[in-house]
Amino acid sequence: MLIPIQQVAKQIGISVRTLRYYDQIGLLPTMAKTEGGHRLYTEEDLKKLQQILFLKEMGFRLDDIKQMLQKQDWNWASSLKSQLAYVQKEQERLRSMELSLRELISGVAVDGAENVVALQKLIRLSGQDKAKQIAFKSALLNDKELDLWQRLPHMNAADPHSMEWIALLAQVKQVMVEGTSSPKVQSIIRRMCEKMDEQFGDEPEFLDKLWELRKSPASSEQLGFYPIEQNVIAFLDEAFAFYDANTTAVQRKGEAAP
Amino acid sequence: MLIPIQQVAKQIGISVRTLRYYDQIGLLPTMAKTEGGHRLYTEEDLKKLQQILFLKEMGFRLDDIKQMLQKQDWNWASSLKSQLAYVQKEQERLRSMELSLRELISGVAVDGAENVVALQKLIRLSGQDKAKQIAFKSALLNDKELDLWQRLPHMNAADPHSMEWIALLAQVKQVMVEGTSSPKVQSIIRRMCEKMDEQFGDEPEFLDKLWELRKSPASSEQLGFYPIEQNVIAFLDEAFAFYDANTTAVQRKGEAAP
DNA sequence: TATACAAAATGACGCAGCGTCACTTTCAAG
DNA sequence: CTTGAAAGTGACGCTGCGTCATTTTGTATA
Repeated sequence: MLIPIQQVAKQIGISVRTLRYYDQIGLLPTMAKTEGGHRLYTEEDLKKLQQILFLKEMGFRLDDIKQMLQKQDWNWASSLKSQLAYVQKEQERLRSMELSLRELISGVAVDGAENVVALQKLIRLSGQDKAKQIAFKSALLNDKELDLWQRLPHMNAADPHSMEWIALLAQVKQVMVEGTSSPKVQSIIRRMCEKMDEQFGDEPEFLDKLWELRKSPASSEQLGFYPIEQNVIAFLDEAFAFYDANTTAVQRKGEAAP
Repeated sequence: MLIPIQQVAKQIGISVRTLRYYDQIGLLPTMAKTEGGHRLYTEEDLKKLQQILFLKEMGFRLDDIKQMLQKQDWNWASSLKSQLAYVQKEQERLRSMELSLRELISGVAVDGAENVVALQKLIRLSGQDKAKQIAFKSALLNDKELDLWQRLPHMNAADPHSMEWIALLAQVKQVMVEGTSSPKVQSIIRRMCEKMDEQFGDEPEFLDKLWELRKSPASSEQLGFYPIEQNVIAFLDEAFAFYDANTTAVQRKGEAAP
C-alpha cells in the first residue's frame, strides 16, 4: 500500500522534484519513510495530492492551498469567489492585450515590418486616454454620425473588412512612386471607392467629413485613427480627385449626377 | 533637457527602482550622467521607455523587448503573432479555470462549506476525461435525447436556473430530518416538479430516464453529473412518490390523467 | 562655507515554483 | 558483495522588480 516516489510521479503526472518540494514546504509531508529515509506515499496522500493539483489548476498559490487543506473550518465560499474575481480580471487584461496586439499586427502590415515606425504610432494610439477620445468625438459629430461611426473598421485584424483596408493601404504605399494616375493606383482607388460605397454609400456627407478630419493630423490623433503619413494622405486625395474626374458617372461624392 | 531619475519616474508612472533595473540589464542604459554618477535621461530615452512599457503591457518579457529594440531588422510580424497565439491560449486556460471555479462555488453552496466533500467530488468530476463522458452519453441516449441534454442546467452559477436548483438541493438537505412528508420538504418538491415541467414537461420519458441514471452512482459519475449522496437521492425519490400520491391531479409523470 | 537634508547610488535578500546540476546514500537484483 | 538504478540533500537559477541598509552626491539655507 506504500508507493515509492517515482511511481507516484508517473501515476499522477508530475515530477519527483515537485513531490519533494511539496514535502519540503509542508504542503504534502510524507508520513511514512523507509529506514533509509526514502519517501513512501499512502492512498491518503494520493487523494490529497489530487486536491492540491486541482486547486493549483484553479490558480491558487501553494501557500493558500496549504491553508485551505489544513484548516478544517476554511471559508471556501469566500476564497473561491475572490479567486473567480481574479480570474475574470485577468481575462479582461488578456482581452485588451489581444486587441492591442491585433492593432499592432495590422500596423506592421501597413507600414512594413522593417522599422519601429508602426510601434511608435501605436504607442501614441494606445497611450491616448479613451475618455478624451470619446469626448472629442462627441464634440465633433452629431448623434447620427456617432451612430455611423460604428461602421468604421477598427484596425482589427480579425475583421475581414479591416484586413482589406490594411492590404489596400499597404499596396498604395508600394506603388505611390508611379504617380496618382498610374493604372495600378487607380485600380486600388476604384476598389476603395467601391468599399466605401458599400459601407457608407447612403451617407456621402459623413464620408466627406471623415476625410476632412483624416487630413488634419491633430484631429486624427485625437480621434484615435490609425496614423497615416501626411504624404500618403495627400497622395490619396489627389488620386481620388483624379478618379472622380475620369469617371464618367460621377457618383462617389454624390455631389451631382448628370 | 536632461531629466533626473525621479522626475522620469513620476512623469511616466513607474518606480525609480525599475529605471535602475532597466539600466542594469541593459534594456535602457543611461548615456548621460552627472560627475557624481547620477543618471540623467534624454528625450530619446523617454521615447524608448514608452516603447518598452508598451511592449511590456503586451506581455513580452524584458529580455525579448531588449532584442526587439536592439536589432534593427527584427521580425516583428512573427513575434507579434506568436505573442497573440500565447495570449489566446492563456485566455482559453482562464476560461476553463472560471468554469471550474463556478462549478466549485455551486458545489460548496449545495454541500455546505464546512468540509472538503464538495472539493473531492469536483476533483473527480474535473479529472474525468471529457471524451469518455461523451462516448458514454452517446451509448446511453438516442439523438433526440442528446438534443434534450442541452437543456439541463450545468452547475454553472452564472445560470439562474442552475442557481435555483442548487438552492433547492441545499434546502432539501437542510430539512431532510423532518421526513419525506413534511410540509417544508413537500413545498420544495412541488417547486422542483414545477421547474421540471417548465423545462421538460413535454418529454416525461426523458425525465424518467435521467432520474434512473441519477440513481446509479456509477452512471452519474460517468455522465459527469454533479454527485449527490445516495441517501439524498433515495430521500428525493420517496418524497417525489409521496408528492405524486398526494396530488389529486396526477400529472408529473404523464402516466395517465383522470 | 559649513551644514543639513533630500535624493541618488550600490548591494543584497526575497518572492513562487519548481528545473537542473552535483554529490552522497540507499535499495533491490544477481 | 557488487553494481546500477533510484532516492536523498543542497545549492543556484529564473522574472521583475520591492524593500531594506549603507554610502555618496546635490542643493538650499544659515
